[in-house]
Amino acid sequence: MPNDPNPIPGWLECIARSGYRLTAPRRAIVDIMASSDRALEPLQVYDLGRQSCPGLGLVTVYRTLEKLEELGLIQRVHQPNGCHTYWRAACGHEHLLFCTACGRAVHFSGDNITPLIEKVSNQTHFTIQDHWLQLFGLCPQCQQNNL
Amino acid sequence: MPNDPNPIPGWLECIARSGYRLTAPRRAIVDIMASSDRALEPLQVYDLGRQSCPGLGLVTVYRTLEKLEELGLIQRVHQPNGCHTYWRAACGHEHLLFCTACGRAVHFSGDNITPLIEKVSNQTHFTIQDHWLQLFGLCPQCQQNNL
DNA sequence: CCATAATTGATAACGTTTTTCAATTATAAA
DNA sequence: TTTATAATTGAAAAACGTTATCAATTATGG
Ligand SMILES: [Mn+2]
Ligand SMILES: [Mn+2]
Ligand SMILES: [Zn+2]
Ligand SMILES: [Zn+2]
Repeated sequence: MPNDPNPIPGWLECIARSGYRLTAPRRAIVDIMASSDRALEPLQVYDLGRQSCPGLGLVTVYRTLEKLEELGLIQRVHQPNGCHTYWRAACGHEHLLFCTACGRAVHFSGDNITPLIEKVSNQTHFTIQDHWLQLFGLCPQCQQNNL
Repeated sequence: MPNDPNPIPGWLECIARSGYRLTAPRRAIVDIMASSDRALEPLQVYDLGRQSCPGLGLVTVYRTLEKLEELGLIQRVHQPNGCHTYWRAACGHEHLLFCTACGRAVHFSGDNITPLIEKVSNQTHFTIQDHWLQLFGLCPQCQQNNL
């Protein structure tokens, strides 16, 4: 399912299979989160969502984002200037690369920090269970705009 | 200055040299932040600070943490369950390893992700300017306690 | 010691997130 | 198709972490 051109049916199925109901607000939020090319804050999801689901409430956005995160479909994104955004979750072992100018995000894979983890574990006597790696930069479009 | 057994004088000098005044609240907060072995939230700094500086206000904690971060003496720490804590800043190019049980933190160095950055940059056409790396695990003490 | 501007703590304001609750609605059973 | 049920909803209020305001205090240099 990596780079699925239309992940929305899969997300809806995941929601239903988990025993949650498929409602208009949830469909609207899934549409937005599954297809956005950048990380979004709850208020942005709310504004976008009201275009297709006019009565949508902000509280429902928070609740739905929480559920999508719990189902592993989206993940919270941490940035130097705040940690209030969400983006679709990685498939397998991938990390995030962000454009600091526009928020556009991509996943990448291929980090090999196992030797480093081994070394740090030996030096510190910590058991290391997880790691975060994030790259920050400028996307091609924003490089153009900053010329 | 790495692993300075007593970094407090250096922090105070840094504050004074930057044109800021040395006050009792600031000394109390510097004492706490320079010697803590774990990341602390503002409210924790406040509670600890009032032990040696009874009149200390929470607002002063926020203002002082902001200043220490601006001076590069402390840094905000991002964790899966919140990004409200601060810890002393790294010396040079270092990253953080956290105990998920007790919050104890250590710096480590020696990551070499330059080849990865090169590869991802070529694949994505992003210009990559910065990176975050954090390791999560269990410190020796917490491994003992969980036996 | 004095003059001055920086700093302080109390208070109020702020924006984000969570809780509460009655009304609505998706779903499965009849 | 209808009905019963519990899940879900949006509005309102509350809670939370953080920031702005302001008069009183205090560190600093002269
Ligand atoms: Mn990795
Ligand atoms: Mn590095
Ligand atoms: Zn961009
Ligand atoms: Zn620990």
